[in-house]
Amino acid sequence: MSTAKVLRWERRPDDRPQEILEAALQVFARDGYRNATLDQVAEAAGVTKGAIYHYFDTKEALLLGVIEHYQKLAFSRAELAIRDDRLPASTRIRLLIRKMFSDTEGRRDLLALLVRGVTHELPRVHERWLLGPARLWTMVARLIDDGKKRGEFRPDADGEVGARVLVSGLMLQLMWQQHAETVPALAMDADRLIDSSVELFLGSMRRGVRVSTKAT
Amino acid sequence: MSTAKVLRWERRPDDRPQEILEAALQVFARDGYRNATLDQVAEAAGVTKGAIYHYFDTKEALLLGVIEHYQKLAFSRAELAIRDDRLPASTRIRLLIRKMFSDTEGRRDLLALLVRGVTHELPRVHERWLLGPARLWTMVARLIDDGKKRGEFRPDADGEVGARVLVSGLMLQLMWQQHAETVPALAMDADRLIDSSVELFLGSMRRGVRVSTKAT
Amino acid sequence: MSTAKVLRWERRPDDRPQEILEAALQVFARDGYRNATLDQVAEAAGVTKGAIYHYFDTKEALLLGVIEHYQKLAFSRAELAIRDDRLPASTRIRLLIRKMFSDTEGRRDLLALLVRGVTHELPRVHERWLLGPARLWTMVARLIDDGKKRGEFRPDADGEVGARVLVSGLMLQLMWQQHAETVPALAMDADRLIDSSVELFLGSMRRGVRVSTKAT
Amino acid sequence: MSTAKVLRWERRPDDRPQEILEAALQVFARDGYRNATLDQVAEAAGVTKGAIYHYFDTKEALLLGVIEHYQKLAFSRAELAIRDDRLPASTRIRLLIRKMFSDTEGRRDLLALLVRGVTHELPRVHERWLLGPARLWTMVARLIDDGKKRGEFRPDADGEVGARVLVSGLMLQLMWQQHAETVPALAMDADRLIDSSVELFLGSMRRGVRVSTKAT
DNA sequence: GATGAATGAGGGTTCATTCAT
DNA sequence: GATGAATGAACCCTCATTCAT
Repeated sequence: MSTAKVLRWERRPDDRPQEILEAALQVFARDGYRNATLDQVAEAAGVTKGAIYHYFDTKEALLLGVIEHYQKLAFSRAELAIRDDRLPASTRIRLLIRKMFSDTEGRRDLLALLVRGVTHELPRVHERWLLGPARLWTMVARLIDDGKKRGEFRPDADGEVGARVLVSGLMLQLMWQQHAETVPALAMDADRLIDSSVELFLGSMRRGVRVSTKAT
Repeated sequence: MSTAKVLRWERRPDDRPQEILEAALQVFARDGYRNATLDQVAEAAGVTKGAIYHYFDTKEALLLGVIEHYQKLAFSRAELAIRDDRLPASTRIRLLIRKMFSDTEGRRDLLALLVRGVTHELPRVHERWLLGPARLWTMVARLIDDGKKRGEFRPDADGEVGARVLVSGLMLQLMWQQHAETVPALAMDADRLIDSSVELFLGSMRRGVRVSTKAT
Repeated sequence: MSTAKVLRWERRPDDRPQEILEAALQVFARDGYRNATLDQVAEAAGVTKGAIYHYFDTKEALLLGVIEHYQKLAFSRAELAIRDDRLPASTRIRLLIRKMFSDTEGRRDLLALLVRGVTHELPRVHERWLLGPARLWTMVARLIDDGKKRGEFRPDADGEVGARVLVSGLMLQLMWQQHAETVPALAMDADRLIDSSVELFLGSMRRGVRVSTKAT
Repeated sequence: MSTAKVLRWERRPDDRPQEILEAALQVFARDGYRNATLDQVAEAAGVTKGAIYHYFDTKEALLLGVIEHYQKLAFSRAELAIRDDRLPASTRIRLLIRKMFSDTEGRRDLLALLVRGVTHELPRVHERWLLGPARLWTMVARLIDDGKKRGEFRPDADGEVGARVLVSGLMLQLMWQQHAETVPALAMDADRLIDSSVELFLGSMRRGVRVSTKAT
């Protein structure tokens, strides 16, 4: 104080929003949006609560910022992973799913944001978030269509539904692995979960499979 | 009932806990556990807040009561649906899944309780709830094993993983249908969702399907 | 119900108020008036909460009942203890103090009722209770006057003040012995406390003691 | 202060904890800990309820803060009052007792904190508070020992018990003077109470007094 | 007389948001 | 830009009291 300047280590203010988003992601994912307090986020970001309000109008806006930032990142990587359209559709699907669920970064970005507890409190934000999963299964569904054109898959396979259930099921299963220690019935090796489900899915799309339609 | 009178002060007190559980289910499902207030539950049940405390020690105990009551109901119906073990495994799986997801009662009991927002706040309760879904996919996995013994399914099919992804995926997809109006990308006919995913699942288990194991 | 009469063991209703008073004394002394709930009192008395309201209009009235009942009892015994006015005043004081503080019954009746927490909440009741201690030190003061007339005590001794401090000091010290285990600094043998303080008090009243009046 | 302005929003924030402690002391002493609400304390301190939680984690912590703050103050003054050890022990005892009970400040600090109603609810806090009175009578007992060594007091006098009863008795009597108006039997001039009891106490310690030990 | 389910007001605690510095 | 003290609304839980049976 009296000794004039106590320099803080130079940190470009430009980094602040990024740092806050990163901190918010961690805290929201760990404690849930509703339970996380802005004080926790502030502490994790190394700033004070008030500082957050320079960059985000409300707690809700912060969450929205986190969602948009990390979904954008995740889908950049996703598009990159399936860029090569000379590969068989099944290969591209494997690459895509693994990029999103196997890869640590990808999984965090997408899963951590399954911000539970937001559904009812901030329906708009939740719906904005849902565009992420929807976009992912749409990508998968398009690859299926592509594979049908190439003769890789049965023309009558319901890729739309398959893609949805595959993506949703994997998300939930992987999220629940957090509780594997306390609920042993839940435990399942993550790689087996991902690989087996993709192969089962691809198998069900492939030619040579008869799928009965007779209701029971 | 038989006396036709349903004036509030004539309701049999024996019904109270039931009525409160029913009201709590509605309110928790609509607003989420965290956002729902006991006043809302009380109002929905036609009693005052204090009355709830005659039957449940805390808000958490009330949630636990709801979960145990409705999971018990749901699984009674489920066991009944697959009672006849002379039927082919595939048929029993269809019956089971439809009972749990197609049937209004079953779906409500299981899905409404995907009590979001509880994960971080009441991990114990959440883990208790998870036993429900786990039990369901375990039932499916056992039917797969059964089908393998009868020669209905490929011996090498990963029924364990398939059952998990099927059940989880359907839960999440059906839950998200609540947002179908505001997020059109989400919309999907519930019956198609259920029927198609079950058939794809059964198709992937059935003999004659080759599932590649080659990693990409 | 339908099976006609389920006899309760015959307990004359006349005993009820007594039993409730006894239970209330125990519970109020143990938990404090404010913290004690009527449910606790009811349980201790072996009746239901509603039953209490047959005999006492309010919780406050119950406390008042307890106070009046037990102070009456205590003073009956006290009067009896000092009935013989041929004894020296000092002897009668010893008898009185020991009756009230040494005797288990007496101590309970008086001390247990130092119902803390009532001061501010029910000033009227508290003031009613205060008549007990006041009556006790007035009895002591009268015995001092008696002793003065007989030449046992110095005529200029301030028996009024001495009696007050003796009675109040003993009450508080004995009450605090409840905390002797957790606060060792408080511990003091109850008999020594009573006997020593009475003797010191009598010593200070007795002839031959010069008490300086010079202020410092 | 120096700037003469005392507008609320200009008070130095540093004063807040002090102001809150002061307000809490007043309110707790007036209404009792249990009955006092944080809103009352907040209003008395000129802040809102939430502000209290910046400085004290719980209502209990606030009470503890009040106790520790004011007991520290009171004993600073007490130590000062008996600093001069060349004075006779009797004189130092007079000074000590008057400092603690006669002096408005001293009395408030010690007496106001006889926080009734806390005994059962917060035993730990109550026991912490009891260290205050215990420390006071220990100081008196040490002065007695000192006086015995100097030949001022009888070697066989039970100073330990005498000090306890003097301190406890004065506390209770002075506290009860609050009710002197409504319960005339209680009324007693405070100075006479203090002075007379100290002199009686000193008289009972002094040489030349025979204290009988014969039980009756 | 007795029961115990139901009431409803009240208080401690949390935390997003504001704003003087 | 940044701070953090202060605000104030909201909610869970308690419990004396009532009253239909």
